[in-house]
Amino acid sequence: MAEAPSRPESRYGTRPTMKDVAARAQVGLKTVSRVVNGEPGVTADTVQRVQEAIAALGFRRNDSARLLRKGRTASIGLVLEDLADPFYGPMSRAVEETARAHGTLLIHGSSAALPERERELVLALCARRVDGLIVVPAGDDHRYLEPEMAAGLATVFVDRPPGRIDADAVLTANFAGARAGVAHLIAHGHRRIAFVGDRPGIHTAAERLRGYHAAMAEAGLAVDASWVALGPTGPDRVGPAVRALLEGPDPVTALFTANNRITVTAVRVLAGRGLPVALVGFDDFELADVVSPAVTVVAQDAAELGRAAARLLFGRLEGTARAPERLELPTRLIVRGSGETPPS
Amino acid sequence: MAEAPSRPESRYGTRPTMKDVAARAQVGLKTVSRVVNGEPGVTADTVQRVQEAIAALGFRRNDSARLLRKGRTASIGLVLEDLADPFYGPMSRAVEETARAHGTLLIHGSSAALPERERELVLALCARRVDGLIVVPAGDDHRYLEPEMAAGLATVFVDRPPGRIDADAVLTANFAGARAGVAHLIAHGHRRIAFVGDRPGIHTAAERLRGYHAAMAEAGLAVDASWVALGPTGPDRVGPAVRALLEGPDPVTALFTANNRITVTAVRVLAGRGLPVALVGFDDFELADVVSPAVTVVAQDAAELGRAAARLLFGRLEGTARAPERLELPTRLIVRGSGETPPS
DNA sequence: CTCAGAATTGACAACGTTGTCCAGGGCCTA
DNA sequence: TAGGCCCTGGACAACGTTGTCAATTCTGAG
Repeated sequence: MAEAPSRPESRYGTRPTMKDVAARAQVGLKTVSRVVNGEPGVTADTVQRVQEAIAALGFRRNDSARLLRKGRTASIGLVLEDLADPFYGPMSRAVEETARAHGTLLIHGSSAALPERERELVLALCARRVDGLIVVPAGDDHRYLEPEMAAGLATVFVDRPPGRIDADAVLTANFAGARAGVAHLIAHGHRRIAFVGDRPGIHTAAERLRGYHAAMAEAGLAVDASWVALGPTGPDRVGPAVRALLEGPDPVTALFTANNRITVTAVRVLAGRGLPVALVGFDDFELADVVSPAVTVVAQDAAELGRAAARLLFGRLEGTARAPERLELPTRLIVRGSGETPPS
Repeated sequence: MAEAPSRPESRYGTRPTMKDVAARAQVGLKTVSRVVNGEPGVTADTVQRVQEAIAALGFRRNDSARLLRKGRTASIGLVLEDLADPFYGPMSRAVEETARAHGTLLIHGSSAALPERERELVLALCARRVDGLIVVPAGDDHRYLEPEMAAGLATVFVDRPPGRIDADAVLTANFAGARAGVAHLIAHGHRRIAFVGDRPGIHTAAERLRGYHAAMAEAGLAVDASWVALGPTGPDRVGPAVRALLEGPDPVTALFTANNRITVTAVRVLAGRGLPVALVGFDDFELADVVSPAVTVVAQDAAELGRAAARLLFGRLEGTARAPERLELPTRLIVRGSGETPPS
């Protein structure tokens, strides 16, 4: 009876291993390892023999095995809501850039804003033993990460704070930014200002709404409940909501739209109407300067959000333990025209 | 002398292993493995003991080790130019979605359009033994992948064909799309039509240019060399180039812009001028319908590009060997106004 | 020519998991 | 009660690499 070696069916045919190289070069396994890693203590002659064998066999070191032995994976995980959202592009890019500088690969996952999927993805990444994790939270309870972090997993939350655990976080000054944006509208004479925002369960949405209320209160303006429209950010909801705000018996004269998707839908609706309505949006977006009127926005720096998070993460990976840190990045009001339209 | 075990400094503290769980549950190592993987042949009693130990220690299976043993990594690599480019967002998203459906993680890398970096990234992914690879090529010589593919690495190229090797590819009908776009301008009475494009070394750019020439030739129109402006797609180059086309003694009456970045810059330039100039752009972009006039575009479906590539990749991973395939996805002319402006 | 010391090399275990296979115990049947 | 079978559980090797350490060879000085 022939013996049946326990080689499981492999994805990648049969790739040569160091053992194969060693056999071919008539050399010990460890010597091959030394050559591959450029370690000293191998004669030029041996190096050449090994390198010839490597070339002949088309050997490439298996980093998965290597990193298992080394006890780290040289990879970090990034979990966000949706890669297709233009807000996350520059953020991912910045994280990736920093990772690259640290010789680290980036594993990517989109939660589609579903807490369950966020959890699933994060735990899958933990199982892979990523060295660190950057998360844009979808859920509001991250206690499931406690054992992982206790075991040494570095984690940084971005854009929204972690829920029910203490951890590093990099946030935008949502409250202050929204307040400034609304105050800008007030300064240009508006009194009846609507707030079109995301579901209030989302931290950023709640903070921006708080900023709106603060600005109104500071100006001594009462807020009519009908001026605040919260809900999903798809055009299906936002389009009708904006139209309703403008078509009532006593319409608002200005809109504060609380994120880029909402702003873009509002711009579409406004473009289809004659009357000029003032508009300030949270988040900058491409072509904000080209539509007419150009859109005044409270801009946040998505790339800097990613860079800061990555910096924090690698700091934690390289340094010693320290207390969780919370960074808040300022926003920038970009005046372009739509926010300076006087009330009609 | 105390013995010094060869435990390398680990990234993640000391996480419990199956061995630890086995010790605590007073059970063999393999039994723990069976419980963790839900394999049959373990009494309910033993299962419970093991599960208690798992919970008590906060054990989580190390998938890196698992996959090393299994001979696959359940991950695929995606290398593209720049995650921050809005064109790649939907594409990545589609790839990720498909990967998710196959229980596979996505490792991401941006080449920044540098062939050297593409190679570096791709080879790093090969060293990790990703099961498959989706590449938007930056370079034009991919022979370095030959040994990898011979060893069984599934590879699919997207958006641009591979260079000097034979492999799966999913492309857009660049030639046909550009020809249709330019023909559209010709049908609306234009004779002096400029082409503003990317560096001609890039396959998509060359194909679109070829489409432009074909449409002009089919209409019996001669092309003045000064109408063709090729180069980097940054605003620094494109802005002046567009202005030059419109300000000569004998200016063009229409522009065909060969990708989204160029189109957006052109829109900016045109927005700053009185004269209406016809414009058709390759690639759709957000707010193309809102700027004025709304921009007529030759749209390609980035998400479908990603989906098709992922489908091809997983087909290859699951199926038997087959000859490399080349898919070409059609474009769609979206008429919005800017392309129907008559010549002035 | 001999021997110390340095340089080179390789055998072996370990990283954390899974596949193979065998041992032991319980149960049923004859 | 003996024999056979099934069920459960565990020992061991293997995945492909690196760390440790001992064995071997080489060098040069005395």
